[in-house]
Amino acid sequence: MKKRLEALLRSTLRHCFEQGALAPCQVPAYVIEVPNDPNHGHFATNLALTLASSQKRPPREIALSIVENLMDPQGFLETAEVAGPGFINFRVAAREWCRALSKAVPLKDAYGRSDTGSGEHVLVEFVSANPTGPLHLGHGRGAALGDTLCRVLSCCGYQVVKEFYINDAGLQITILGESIWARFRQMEDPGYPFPENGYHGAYVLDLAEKIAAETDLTALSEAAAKAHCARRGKEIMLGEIKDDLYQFRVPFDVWSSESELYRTGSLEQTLEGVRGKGFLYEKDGALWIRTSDFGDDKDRVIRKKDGEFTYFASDIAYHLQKHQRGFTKAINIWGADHHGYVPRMKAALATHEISPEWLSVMLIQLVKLWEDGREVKMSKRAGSFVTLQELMDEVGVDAIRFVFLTKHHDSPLDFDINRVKRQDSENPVYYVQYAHARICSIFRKARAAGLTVPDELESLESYLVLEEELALIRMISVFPSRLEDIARSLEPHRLTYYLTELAASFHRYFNLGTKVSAHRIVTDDPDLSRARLFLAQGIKMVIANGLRLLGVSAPKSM
RNA sequence: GCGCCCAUAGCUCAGUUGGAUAGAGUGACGGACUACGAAUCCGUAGGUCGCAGGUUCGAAUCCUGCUGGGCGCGCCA
Repeated sequence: MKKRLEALLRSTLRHCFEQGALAPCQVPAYVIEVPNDPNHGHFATNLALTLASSQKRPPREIALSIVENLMDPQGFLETAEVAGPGFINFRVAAREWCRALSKAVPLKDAYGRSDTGSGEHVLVEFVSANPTGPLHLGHGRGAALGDTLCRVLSCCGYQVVKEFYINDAGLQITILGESIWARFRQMEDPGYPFPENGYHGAYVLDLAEKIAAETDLTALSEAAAKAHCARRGKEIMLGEIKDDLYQFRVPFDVWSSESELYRTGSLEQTLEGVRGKGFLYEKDGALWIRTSDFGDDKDRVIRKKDGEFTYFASDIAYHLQKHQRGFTKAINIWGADHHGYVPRMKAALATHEISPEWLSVMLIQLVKLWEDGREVKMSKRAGSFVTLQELMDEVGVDAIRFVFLTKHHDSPLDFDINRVKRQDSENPVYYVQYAHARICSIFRKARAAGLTVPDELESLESYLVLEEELALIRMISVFPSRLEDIARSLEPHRLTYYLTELAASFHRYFNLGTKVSAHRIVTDDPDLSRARLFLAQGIKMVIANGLRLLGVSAPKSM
């Protein structure tokens, strides 16, 4: 719809220039938007305001010229009025809205798809938790955000790869092994010392029991036993992480491993590439990279005095490889506490002439958990945290995923477990799901009354005439462009707001029928009922498609 | 000390990327089912968009400075 209006305005401007109604000029950037006040019509444009300076005429006068010369031979528009300081407000003919609905509904699951991202090949890396413990709430937020973003991107025609980077090399895994070993020894000798920086969670004891049951650790040297605990502990934890994510409906395409970068030698190889460009140097017995040449505060160590590579080294290698793999864009979802790493990562990429735009880092703020009116402090090291698994058992995947996307990712999120657990209107997910279930229920009623729910229907304009009905159609029709906005802005939370608004409009519409029986969807008039059922079909379709993108179920009854 | 992020109704947060009279949810109060699902709807109340300047036709949105909060500044990951 907006695109048709845009084309109409283009030809109108051309006409104005030819007729001399406006002085020929470069058309400045202007916007066509959906006003938030319905009195301002279906669409509004600031075109005349932006033309004012180059035309050297008052904006309202320009707007009037445009309206008078409108090129609308087919009667697409019902009204076009100059308003305020020079806005032009448009109302599109009801017939056009009804046609849009007729075209949308037969698309079913495909409604919302577009090709705006065609040609783009995007790698989205998210969660990427260390396999040293179970996933917790913060990981869940990243998983919900990343997965929904990927679903929306795919829907908009982007080619997307979902990737999990496993930090399975280095010190943390060693500490995990030592922690498991210590718990194992403590079974016999309660006084056996626990490592200073060890993992204190109860799951470490479970790991110790499990590993001891499958392998006789006492037959190994202490060093070998610790190494075994580290390797097996990592495997088991990774398995649990994968299970959790599967249950959370977050299927990854690629599991990328840090230790593989070491094993295959590709880390060294990639760093040689950086060296070849002249951005590495030795100082104080360590190897440094000149990130300060590209806006970082200072240079960074990538190989320590003791010969070990830093975490940053493998991260550089990993990201350069992402680029080599041919992606046109990379998106990382990181905890906000890592924001300091963004400049250095971009600087490292810049050593290979990779634009900072190529990598988008989405920083997610912390999740604060509240239970019984108190904040539950979480610490992985201290072993006190609520796992994603526990939360899924208690609350359910639908509610968790939805709630995680009710706020901008850059805004801290308070997760009130008592509230999310409640299966009532306190919980926003049920509001949307209920609208879907309610429509399904109406369909059952309609079929029982001998009516069919049409999948295709035209000539709706003589039946769908209520302001509420046209508002619903308009809301349905913006769904594809709303998804495009989300893909462009990387802000999936807009989807929950959109769906909540759509559900609200439907509930409001439904309630008209409780006052005036003529406004019910199923009425005595079969033709009218069919048209209204068709509209309901469209609403149901958009809710179902939207919820699918959120990874939330669309129940037929509740 | 330096850097990034945030500040909007009592509370939790949106705000279409610079548009018109700033909106939802929740809490408070008052209403609507013998009729398609009341997990719903309608109404009332609630605001100096942290403060002060600046940019322009126009600012919650962009720039500067302040105040208050979160996070980060390691040869840890």
